[in-house]
Amino acid sequence: MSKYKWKDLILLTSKTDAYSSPLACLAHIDVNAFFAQAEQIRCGYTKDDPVVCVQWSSIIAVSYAARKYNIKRMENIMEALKKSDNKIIPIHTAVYKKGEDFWQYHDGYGKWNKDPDKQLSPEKYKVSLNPYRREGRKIFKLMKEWCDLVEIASSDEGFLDLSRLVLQKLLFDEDITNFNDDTTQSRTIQDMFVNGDYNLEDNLPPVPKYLKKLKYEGILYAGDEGDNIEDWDDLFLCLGSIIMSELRNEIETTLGYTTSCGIARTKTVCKLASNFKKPNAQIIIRNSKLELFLDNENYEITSFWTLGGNSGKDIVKVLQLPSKGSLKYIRESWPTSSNDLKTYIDVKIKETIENGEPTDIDTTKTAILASKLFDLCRGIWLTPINTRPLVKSMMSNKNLRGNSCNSIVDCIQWFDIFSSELFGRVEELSEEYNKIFIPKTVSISFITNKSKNMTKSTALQCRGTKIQATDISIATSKLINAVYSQFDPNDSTSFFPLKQLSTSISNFEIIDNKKTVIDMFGKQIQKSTIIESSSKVIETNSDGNNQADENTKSHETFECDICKISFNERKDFVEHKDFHIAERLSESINGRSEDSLYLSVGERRLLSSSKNKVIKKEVKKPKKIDNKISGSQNILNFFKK
DNA sequence: GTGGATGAG
DNA sequence: GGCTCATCCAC
Repeated sequence: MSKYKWKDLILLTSKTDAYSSPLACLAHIDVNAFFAQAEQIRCGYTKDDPVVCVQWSSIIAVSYAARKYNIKRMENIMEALKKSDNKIIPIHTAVYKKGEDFWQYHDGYGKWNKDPDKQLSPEKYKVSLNPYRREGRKIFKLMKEWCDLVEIASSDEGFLDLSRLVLQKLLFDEDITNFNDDTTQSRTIQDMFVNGDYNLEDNLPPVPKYLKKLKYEGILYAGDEGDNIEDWDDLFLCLGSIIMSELRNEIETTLGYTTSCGIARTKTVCKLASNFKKPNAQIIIRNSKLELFLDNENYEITSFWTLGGNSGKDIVKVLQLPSKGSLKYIRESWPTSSNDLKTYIDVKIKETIENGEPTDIDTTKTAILASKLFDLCRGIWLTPINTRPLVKSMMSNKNLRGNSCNSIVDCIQWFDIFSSELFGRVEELSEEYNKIFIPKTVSISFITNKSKNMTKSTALQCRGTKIQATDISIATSKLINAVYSQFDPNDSTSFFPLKQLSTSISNFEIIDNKKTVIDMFGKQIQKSTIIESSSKVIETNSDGNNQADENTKSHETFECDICKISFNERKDFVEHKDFHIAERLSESINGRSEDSLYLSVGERRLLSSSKNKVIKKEVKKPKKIDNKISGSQNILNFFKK
């Protein structure tokens, strides 16, 4: 007879509570050296090519092939190249260029490029992690197709609750049910479950012999020669390992990523386990081997999630835990319940405070802490798997160096980048949740030359039914201008150059379902959901305007979405953008004019004295490609006017 | 309401 | 050690 009961098994069917069943089967999956793998795949290298992902002059991710040269995260790329005899392959992250509002890869560019124009200085660029978020989403999409409960822990790690999957596999998978060659087993657990022929408090039948022959996929921690499936918890972990092996295999074959995975009853153990062997491995920790795993692999209380920092150190210090073997120590010192541990904690906190030493432990929550420590060191601390909470805020930030932000125009150029990044991420969210996200608040924060931290926020009014990049951009430009105008004009160095600048949006209004909104507002919304981000590289399509392109290969042009003018050369396009910046700057200082290009239809109507004028502006047609704004129309000239 | 601390990668 | 990002809470 099993030591588990039917209620433990039935609990697995609950998405919200399965984690608390002793039969739960969870997994943590982690993409190996994610950023490096993403670049390796994007650039068409193999897993054996020693790719590293670089940000400015630091290596931020090291592929496993590159680790053979003893390269570590955070190393300087120039030193690493030297150390590896130029064997490693550096690839810089995508970047936004100051003054542009789209990110791009500049492959081959970086600190190591001999051409000074191709070194990607932090003064002119901002790193974009966008490509990694996009890749991460693809991976999670696959996981979610398999598993009904996935917690996205970061852009490359997630927790999965496999409980329903393993139960389903046990009950309905023909590979498993047909595996039964044991005719002496008259009533299978499958029959009993389907017929509801059980009492919740009854113990489960023993695991039938044929199921005990199943093989785990991956590394079974402390696996025996013989009996590795003793009870139902083992069987479920075994089925979970088969599922994860298939899922990871699909991730690798369809997307190219190798992953590491930990399979166990609780999230904390899964997390430790996925880190156990890298790359490209999975490990299963049976409930009967939990303490062995925690002790033999020299984990400490500070190894657990959220206890890796000061709070963990604080606990070790106050409770006077040994620096080695803290888990075993706690387990053996308080073998039966957490009550005595709570009493001990209370005493120790009191002593510590009396000695005049500070502690951050909350004295009102020592019972919870005691129970958490008691369970953690046994590998049975239960935490639910939550789908990711809806975002509360989003920030785009830049640490500025030197004179890279020395004027309001500079600010606006960085703000354009922030806005476009945030806008893109709101769109991604929208896609991920199939909801509409409307930030109601926008705030800027910055550090002045005199190291003064400042923030200013305002309500974000968006024009139209959906947030646009220009909404954020204009609002932030106004904010910085408002603050700047209050500064002492006689002391120009107190403000510029700024040391840091960021935009953040928050206070999201979330509209549940796109369909509902379409119903509410009619077709207009549908249109607005496919409007593309402010201006970006477009492929010319062969419509009437571009007949010349029909014969040749379609080629890149740059279109300004504000006035619909296209450019063949990036240089001209950038110059044209400068013109808009100056124009917007002027507007934020002097107020908008009725013929401003940055107005919505409604605003224009409000400001306009004659309706005809409005219509005239509205129908302004895109001009032909060779109709460029003349090069003289740059910022300086604008101010001369 | 938020600056600063915190934790993670 | 650099840099990025979200959350939380004492002030």
